[in-house]
Amino acid sequence: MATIKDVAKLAGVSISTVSLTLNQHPNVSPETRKKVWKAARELQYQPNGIAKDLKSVRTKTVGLVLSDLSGPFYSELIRGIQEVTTANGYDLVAMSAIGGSGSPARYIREKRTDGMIILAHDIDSHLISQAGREKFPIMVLDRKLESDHVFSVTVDNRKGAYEAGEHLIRSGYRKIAYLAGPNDSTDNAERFAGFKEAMESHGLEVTPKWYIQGGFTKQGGYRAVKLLAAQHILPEAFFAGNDEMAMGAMEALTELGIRVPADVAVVGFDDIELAAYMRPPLTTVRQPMFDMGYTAATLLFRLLDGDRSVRSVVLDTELIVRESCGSK
Amino acid sequence: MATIKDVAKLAGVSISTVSLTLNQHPNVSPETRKKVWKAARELQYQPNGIAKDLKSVRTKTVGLVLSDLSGPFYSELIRGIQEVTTANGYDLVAMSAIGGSGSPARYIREKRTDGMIILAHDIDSHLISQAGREKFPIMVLDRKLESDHVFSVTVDNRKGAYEAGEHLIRSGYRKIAYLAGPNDSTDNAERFAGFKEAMESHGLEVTPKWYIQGGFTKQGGYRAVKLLAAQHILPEAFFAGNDEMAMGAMEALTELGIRVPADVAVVGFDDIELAAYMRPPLTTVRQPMFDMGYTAATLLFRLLDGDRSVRSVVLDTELIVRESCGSK
DNA sequence: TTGTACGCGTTATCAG
DNA sequence: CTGATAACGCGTACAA
Repeated sequence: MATIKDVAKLAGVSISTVSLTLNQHPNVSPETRKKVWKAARELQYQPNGIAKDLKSVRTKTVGLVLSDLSGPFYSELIRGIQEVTTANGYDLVAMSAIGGSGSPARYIREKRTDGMIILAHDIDSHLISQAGREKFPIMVLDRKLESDHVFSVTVDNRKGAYEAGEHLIRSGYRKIAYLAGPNDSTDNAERFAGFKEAMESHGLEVTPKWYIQGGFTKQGGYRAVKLLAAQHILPEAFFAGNDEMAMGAMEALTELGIRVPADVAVVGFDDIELAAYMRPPLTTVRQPMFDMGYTAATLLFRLLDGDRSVRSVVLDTELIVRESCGSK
Repeated sequence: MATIKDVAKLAGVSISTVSLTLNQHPNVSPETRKKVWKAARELQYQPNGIAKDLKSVRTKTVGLVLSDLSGPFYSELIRGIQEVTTANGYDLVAMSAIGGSGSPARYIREKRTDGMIILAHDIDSHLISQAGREKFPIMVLDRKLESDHVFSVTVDNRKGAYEAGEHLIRSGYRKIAYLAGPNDSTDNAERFAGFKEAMESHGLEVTPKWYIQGGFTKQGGYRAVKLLAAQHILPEAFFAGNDEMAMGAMEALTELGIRVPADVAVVGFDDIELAAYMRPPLTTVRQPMFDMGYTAATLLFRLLDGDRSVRSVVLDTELIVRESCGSK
């Protein structure tokens, strides 16, 4: 790999002249300019980005940490973020927090980017809080967190879940099971709280036997239903903490010959793209993923600009009634 | 941000002592060791990854360039890659080639990673070829490309398209339109070639009026069908260059009151997750995305190890017959 | 066992 | 207009 030094030598000028030329600085004579370009081309010179970053402190990059890069519903989120980052002339690099979250944690600590957007519950809040600095703002999307340089963009999970729960209740269902996400997930906690609230405000009770762990995965939802079916206790409806579990649940139900929504209703949470294509189409709570991404990125840049008025944001969800809840 | 210097000062030792200690070097007295750790903790010292990379040349990171990070069918691919990278103790960072591909191109040229996996037709082959070096191997997944340090993992598009085309023909369809992807896409070219071959080997002709541009997007497929319908020329079947276009096409067809497959059959290519959930479920050609990712990453690491026996790989597709082609 | 000094590839400052 | 030279933060011979 040719360095700036090689170019300087070949062109017969000094390193600084090369740098000036290549960076479009005006104070370079046309002749030298030509010599330098020629040498650079011959050597196929490409500036070393790492060295550049080391010097300039700014990497012109924002990082995005996802708990699993291959997740289904990040598309819109990423689009929202990207819209803003490219508009600001920044790059976006994404990495996943898979496998003990070792690597992104390192990335965060080592600050290879100018800022971070995090949506990965397996990254420690403590780590995040102390990683945020004046020149390294962080936006979190999966929990509420706020310190000097860390803010959150979240969704009103509680309210969303309340609405969905109430819709189910109003439709006549009373024995409703909750398919839960991981216990360390704030999203899950809030959604459950909202659901519970809806139940209680209608004089209904949420019994522990109907709080079933599904780990936010399709498999988990599938297993949960099979487990219940094996015990011959099935609720009238399932409230899934996310769409993936709802999908798994519906699959299991179908296999068991139980019709949705005729026999059992199902609602989900997230409104992933697939939701509209399930059979029957899934009633769910829509998270404005694009808006979240857009908002998070916008705030991040304001933070980068030293704007002290930035505050955390909570966005609203929207209940999307389709067919799986039997009320349409 | 505290630097190694600050730690040295606070601990009352030299910079190198700090470095030695923190890097687990044995030759440091227990006392000094303690002093250093204490100072480091107090200052919340974190080594600057950028500086480290500059020195050590290895970044322990592989980059993944996608034409659009938010694309639908990358999940499996990423899982396959990640499996291998984490096993090798490497990080994976992904970036998209959106917006003129300026940024990833920069990333590639500037070599901020130890290697690259590219699936983005908007990145110039020429750029890729000359970026690959001894210590910077590149794997491309969306075209055939092979030079000293660049290899490809592709799928037998031609064969896959041939099979799907033949299946359609065997099912009795004769007037078949091809929904095309971008003209600069090798995938598209090969798929079309395979389709054409199937047609011709059955004495059928492919007329230009039935090669319709859909740009590999859902919207494009939708528009293509509407356009044809407006001219009152509809084929008996659509062969879509990818599933997204097939999805758009089916949507348009449905809107027009045309039944799939009763009135018009549709087949796609890729087998994205959604394919099985469309109505009717889409007959398509499955690309082994996980395997592609896994293979690409594996070869990349072999290249990184200096293995000279690495060659490009072509994987097989599989025809997935569902209902949209009317033969089930 | 510890410290000094240099290099990694750039950019920026400041003379000349 | 051009060229030394000093940083950036770290690792590491080599010397002490």
